[in-house]
Amino acid sequence: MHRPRKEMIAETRAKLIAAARHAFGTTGYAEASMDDFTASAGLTRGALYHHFGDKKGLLQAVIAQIDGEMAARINEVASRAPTRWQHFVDECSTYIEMALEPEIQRIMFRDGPAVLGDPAQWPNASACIVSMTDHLTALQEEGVVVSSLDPETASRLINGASSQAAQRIANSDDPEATSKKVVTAFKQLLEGLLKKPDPQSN
Amino acid sequence: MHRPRKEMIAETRAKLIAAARHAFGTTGYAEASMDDFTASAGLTRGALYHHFGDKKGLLQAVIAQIDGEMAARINEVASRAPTRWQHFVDECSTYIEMALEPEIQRIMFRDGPAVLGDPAQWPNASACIVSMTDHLTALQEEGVVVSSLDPETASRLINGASSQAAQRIANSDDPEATSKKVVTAFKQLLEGLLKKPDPQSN
DNA sequence: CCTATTCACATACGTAACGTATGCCAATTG
DNA sequence: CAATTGGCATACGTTACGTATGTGAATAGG
Repeated sequence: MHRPRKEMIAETRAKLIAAARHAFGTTGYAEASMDDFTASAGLTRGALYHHFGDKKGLLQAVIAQIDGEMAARINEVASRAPTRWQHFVDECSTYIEMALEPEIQRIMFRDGPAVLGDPAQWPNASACIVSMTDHLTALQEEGVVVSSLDPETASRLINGASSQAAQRIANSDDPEATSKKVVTAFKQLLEGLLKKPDPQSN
Repeated sequence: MHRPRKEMIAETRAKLIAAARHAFGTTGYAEASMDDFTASAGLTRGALYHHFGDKKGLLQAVIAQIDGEMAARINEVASRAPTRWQHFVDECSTYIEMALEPEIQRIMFRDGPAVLGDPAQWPNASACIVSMTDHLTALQEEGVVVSSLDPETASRLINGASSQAAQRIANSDDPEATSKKVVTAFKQLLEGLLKKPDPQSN
């Protein structure tokens, strides 16, 4: 056992992040007591302040973790898709699906922005946006998407719409029916990005 | 003086709402101390709890007020516009412009949703959405907009995109340039809603 | 192998803010 | 003019955050 030290530290960090993630995702950031969820991890706030500085710092760490997972899932879906445009649409759909999960919705789309400000300004997060932006750029070069728009800007707008879409489905009485309506409307909006002459996909 | 009573009460409420609105809009909801901003209105938390029940209740009142103002501004712009489609686009632009104001952005798009949940579920707010939805419905009947989508759903999605658009502009180093890019991308998305001349797609 | 130092984490404390319970005074009602 | 309502302030208890300090184990150095 030459490394029990580093391992213990990593484990402590992981436990804190996991406990906080659960608390933030269910109870919500503001209502989550640091005493409570550190205790649920078998620790105290001392460890928390040592590793993350303050409550916000811990939230940042949680967000970074979730963002990494989201990016991984997006990229996995990305790998299989016939056309690049389809690929792009799939990415958006996956994004909406992920946003349906209460934990992601709460932390990434509600409490996160409220506590840390505009997600576009987050240092570590939004790997998904990067991916979407890249694909939009490629689609422009291929002449599939109109060239007049800024890829990252478009990605962010679509992102905002996705988040709304997810919330609408998640809060619906009839998620099935709502999902259909939302996805239809969403894809319709995406059509606006296509160059007119030849809308051949989807 | 048969009404000094009612007037005083209304004035107290108005003062509390105004003070809270300022505090929430600048300091932010979570960081705004009730003791502080009630004192700045020459009152105490006693009045606040009497009229609004709790901090959330006050936030709701503030939101209702802002929402009313936003709806009024939207409707005013609405009154002058050559075509209904242009009217609709103007509405969206106005929405983005309003979202540029820090107070509106902070209260309506960040703290509001974080504290009170999905804006779509707010009882009193979102008069703007109603307006946009109505116009979309009319546009569908006129055959300008594709008939396959649900108007309110579309309005919400556009709303989400608008909020992103505004944040992007507001946080930009170069608001002028960013604004151009964002509005271009935004209008491009809206194009997706239009019925296309050629009958092949959709 | 022994000592010194680092550092991960816990404990203890001060402070600020929220919500409730209570009290008071002015205005309305009869 | 007496009684009562209710608008608002005051006082209090509770909770949660952040800091300052302490401790013990693991590493580093000789």
